[in-house]
Amino acid sequence: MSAIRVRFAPSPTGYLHVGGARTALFNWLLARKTGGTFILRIEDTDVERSTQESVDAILQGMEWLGLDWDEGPFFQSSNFPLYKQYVQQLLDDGKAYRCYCTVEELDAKREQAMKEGRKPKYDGTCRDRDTAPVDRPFVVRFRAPHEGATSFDDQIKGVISFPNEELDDLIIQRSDGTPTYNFCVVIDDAIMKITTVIRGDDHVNNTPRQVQLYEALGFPVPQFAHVPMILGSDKARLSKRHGATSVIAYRDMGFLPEALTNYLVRLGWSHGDDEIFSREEMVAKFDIANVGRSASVFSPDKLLWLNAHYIKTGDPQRLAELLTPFLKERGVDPAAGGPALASAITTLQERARTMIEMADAALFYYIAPVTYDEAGMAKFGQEHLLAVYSAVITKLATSTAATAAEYDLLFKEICTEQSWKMPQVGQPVRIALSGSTQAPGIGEIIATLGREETLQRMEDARRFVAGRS
RNA sequence: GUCCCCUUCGUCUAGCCCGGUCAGGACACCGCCCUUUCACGGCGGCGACACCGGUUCAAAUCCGGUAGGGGACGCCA
Repeated sequence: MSAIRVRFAPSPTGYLHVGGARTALFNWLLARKTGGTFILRIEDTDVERSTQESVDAILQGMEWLGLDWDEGPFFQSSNFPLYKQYVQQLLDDGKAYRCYCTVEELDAKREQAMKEGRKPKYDGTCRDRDTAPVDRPFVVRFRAPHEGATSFDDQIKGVISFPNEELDDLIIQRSDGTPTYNFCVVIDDAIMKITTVIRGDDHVNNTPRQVQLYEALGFPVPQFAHVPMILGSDKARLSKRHGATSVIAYRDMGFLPEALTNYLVRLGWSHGDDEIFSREEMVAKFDIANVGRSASVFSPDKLLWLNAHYIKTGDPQRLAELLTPFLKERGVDPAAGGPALASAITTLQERARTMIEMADAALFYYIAPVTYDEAGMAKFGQEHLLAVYSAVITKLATSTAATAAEYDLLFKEICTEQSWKMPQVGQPVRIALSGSTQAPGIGEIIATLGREETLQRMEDARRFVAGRS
């Protein structure tokens, strides 16, 4: 184990979204690459908004993506006594003070400052008060320095410096006695000995305050790496308006976890011209130094392409397991009869971009067609169709062919014998067997369906065509 | 408003640190080929250094400014 310790610290106020997932992935990657430790911490200091459902959803998302953690999950809510202790320490040292200003007063001041074009920061009313009113609720504020500047060397963005006069005395403890986020992160990261804080760059502005807190508390300041935002197609912050943002929603839409992680890792990070990364390659090649500084737009198209790639190259047996729930949703239980699912999948891997597409395309293997593509049929005369079906049935019944290639050969023979062109035979048969004009190769279908079922479907189709004069 | 950050094809990006490439790759799109439908695949095309100055023989690359975009400014995280 190296000394590297990183953490992913989501707040349980919703599901795991793709932005959070990417942050988690980068943290995980750094830990795995360096042999360090990846910690999962739930930031639930906002008791009002935190829910158990969200916690479950986040864990589920992490597990689906294969982002396993070494320590945790820890909950900030179980650390409240610890935070109180540090608040007291700051109070004792004179580095924090009680503030009796009310929310209403603060709001009014903020509004006023905004109107006058000033920075809406706390005016310091209670910073130097010597008399403490009794029996009045108070918050605890950090006594921030007014002079100088606070800076840190971000691993992604470089040196970032803030004039201290821009920073006000932030609240570290609410009037109900609970600690606030900016205080808790510092304590937790320090206690957990986090060496590198990788998080979204919407936290850049919080960082100088946190650095001041580390220093006031006498803790070493960790390294920071602020990852740029993920935007929607209109360059606005990614939200539900742009489509799904939940990791689990992508699973339900038929995406493979390796496709999502591959997509996410390339969003903001690159390794030369490489696009496809196995889990191992990602771990080996990941480097924070190669994370870009600018925000990036989420592209469903590229995700789809990657998903298609992983479906194409995936193990049919594993895909079968992943596909089964989608088939069951469609009323098919592949274990209850019909072709072996893995065999069916082999014929569909190049034709499906998602598990949903694959499930839809696989349906005909388990449910014989009840209707036939009319437009497709209409291209051929009734006489021709009957001739084709009869020829195929006869040929098939006496053949010993068993593989897709052998069946394909059979059709070539039929074409030669009857002086038909391949499309004149292939299309009618495809419709007979699948009901549709868009399906795998004839040989593949027959090999998957089996001779018996194929003959059955051919007879059905012949009867159907014969019956409509 | 103030502060912080960002800016290469429509999108993700390589190149930038250590100036000299026809500014490369991928997705999408278009065309051609393959073909038993649909796909897969192969080949080709379209397409970018935000802008203005400066330094230099030479700038996507170094410096300054402008514009645009994003973020933060909470008793949210």
